Amino acid sequence: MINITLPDGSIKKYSSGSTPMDVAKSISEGLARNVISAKFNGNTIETVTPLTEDGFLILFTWNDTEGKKAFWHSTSHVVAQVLEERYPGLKLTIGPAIENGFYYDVDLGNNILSDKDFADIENRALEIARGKHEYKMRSVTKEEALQLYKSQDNLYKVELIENLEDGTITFCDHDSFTDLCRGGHIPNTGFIKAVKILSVAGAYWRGDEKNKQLTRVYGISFPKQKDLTDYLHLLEEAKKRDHRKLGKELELFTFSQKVGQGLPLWLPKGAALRERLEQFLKKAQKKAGYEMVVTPHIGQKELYVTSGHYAKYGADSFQPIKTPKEDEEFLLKPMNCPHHCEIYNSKPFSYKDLPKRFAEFGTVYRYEQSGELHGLTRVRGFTQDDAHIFCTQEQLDQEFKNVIDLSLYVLGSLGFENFTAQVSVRDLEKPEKYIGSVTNWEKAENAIINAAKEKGLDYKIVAGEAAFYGPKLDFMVKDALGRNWQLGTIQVDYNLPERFDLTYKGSDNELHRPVMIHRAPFGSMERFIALLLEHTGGNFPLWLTPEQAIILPVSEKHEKYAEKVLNSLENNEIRALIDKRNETVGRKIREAEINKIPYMLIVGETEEMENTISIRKHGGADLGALSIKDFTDLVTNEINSTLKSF
RNA sequence: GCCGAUGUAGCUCAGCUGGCUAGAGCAGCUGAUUUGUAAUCAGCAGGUCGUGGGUUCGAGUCCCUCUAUCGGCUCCA
Repeated sequence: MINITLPDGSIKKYSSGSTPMDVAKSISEGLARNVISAKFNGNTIETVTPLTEDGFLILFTWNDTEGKKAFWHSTSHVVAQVLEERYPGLKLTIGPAIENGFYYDVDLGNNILSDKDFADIENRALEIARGKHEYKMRSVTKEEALQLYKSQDNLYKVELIENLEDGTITFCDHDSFTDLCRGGHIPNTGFIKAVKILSVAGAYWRGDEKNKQLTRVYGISFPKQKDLTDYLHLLEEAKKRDHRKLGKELELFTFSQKVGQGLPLWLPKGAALRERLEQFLKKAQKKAGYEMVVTPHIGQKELYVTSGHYAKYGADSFQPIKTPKEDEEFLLKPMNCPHHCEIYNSKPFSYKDLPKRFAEFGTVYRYEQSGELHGLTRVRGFTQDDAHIFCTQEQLDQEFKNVIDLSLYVLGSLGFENFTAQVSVRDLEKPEKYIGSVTNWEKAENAIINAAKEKGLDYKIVAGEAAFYGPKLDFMVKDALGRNWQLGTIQVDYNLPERFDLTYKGSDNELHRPVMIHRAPFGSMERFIALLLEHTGGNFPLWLTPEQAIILPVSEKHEKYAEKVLNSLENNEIRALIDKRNETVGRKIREAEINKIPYMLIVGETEEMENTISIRKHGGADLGALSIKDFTDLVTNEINSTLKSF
């Protein structure tokens, strides 16, 4: 007999060799019907894996993340089977579950797979699924495994197997399909009732650009057809929050093929909104002891050779600007730090002067690969809400924590709640990607981790995500489709002070090296506004939104009164306009709704007589008639409740 | 940069296997209407079908180049 501990803490006895399915059956028939995966002592296993020792067992259904992973991974096997049928000679590589669905990477040889083939693949996959084929794991020796894939000339699998220990290699079979696989499947293919192939993409083998590009097939599957319908509906809804669509509809920004790709053009409403965001941060920064500086958009090439950026990015950047003078070259600035270092160098500082905090809304230009450009989130010209803090080693911790506070204030004020904090550190296996001494890197990484800990951030450490000159603390936010974007960033840098020979006079009358913090709470104005659009669906907080109210006169007769209302609102710094068009009230309301204007103020006969305005809130709520004073109070209160001061 | 897809009026989209002067709705303009909580009515105007080349008697439709966009990969100072 073995003792099995369940998640509720209960311990039950089973005969050795019992399976998770047996355990499920002993609990309830319903659970047995729904259990699709299990974890035993921390290892993902099958529902039919015999248990031969005491341990901790968790049973998973579709409603668990782990259950979904098993479900989707199992579907990837079925899809791979279809691909193998349709493209004889194809080479299988890997097919994992991902956050929403699964993919399978295959080498199709000279064949091409496109979205026209999806329906056929889906249909055949479902046909196979209906066969209720069991997923059966079996152990093989390394020799056997290698032999199989060598005979198929599949060097990808051979490479995978060569990195595995003999004795740990397993295959998974279902129907006529066999794949190298470590496990984690649902009991049989019959659970899969809906399959959707979502897209096809190129993906480099092992994620390395130097390797061959494979064909990646993305898909998702569900235990009910309705779940798929719902999921597709969800995707449709997400598209409505796409910042590219909203930016166009709300007339915030645009792009022009003539101006160039990745170079946003800010329209009047967008520019004004951006300006309000900048003012918001400037105000907080002033309180936090920052000083504004202004630097040019270009700098001599030598500046970036000094900073080390030229060596790292020079070849892949906008190329140097020539001048009539021979041998003179300027670079469009890809970042503000070198300029700020030279500002620091413009006069000597004593330890009593530090920290110095130089801030600038600096527009920078980076030649991003064409395939990388994405709306406002990845562009070639953008404005960083940049600042560089020059401080002593002793001040570093406190300064860093202050920046965390500022970043949290910014995210909080704009309603970002579901962000994650990521500590981006070196990839220890690729030291060639980084500059600077190991000691400084360790100091910097520890400083960041300590600050994150002390500030109680829920952070995760990700290796290989550091900048080449130093580690960072990044605030990540998801867009409408669940893609992660970096917004705010705080970076510790020991390298630029070194390279620019920055110094301060210490109390010991000796010269010392300051530490530098790079930070941008928004990240960039472009990306921040993009994510804000997707999060709010274009319904910005009242203090930020382009028009706060629109006055809708019922007829021409009431325009005079409307003007009077507008005047009062403007005197109270409320952004409003009058819709004087010769249209019905219904039409005016409809368009104000579409334009996402928070308050609609209807003025007609009654209002004019009683000196009131009838308020309709965006979305339909009727707030009834209010005096102008009551309305301005309402607006002021709403703004004050969302916009706390730093 | 790489893989796959897409590009028709300001916007959203029709245009089957190539065949008469390329269509619709919304927006715009003109006129009528003076309107009470999500579209008043009528008329008018608007397109080198992303660009350049090719195939063909004939190309929005087929082929190629370039370009931009979308979904991924790689990259992200």
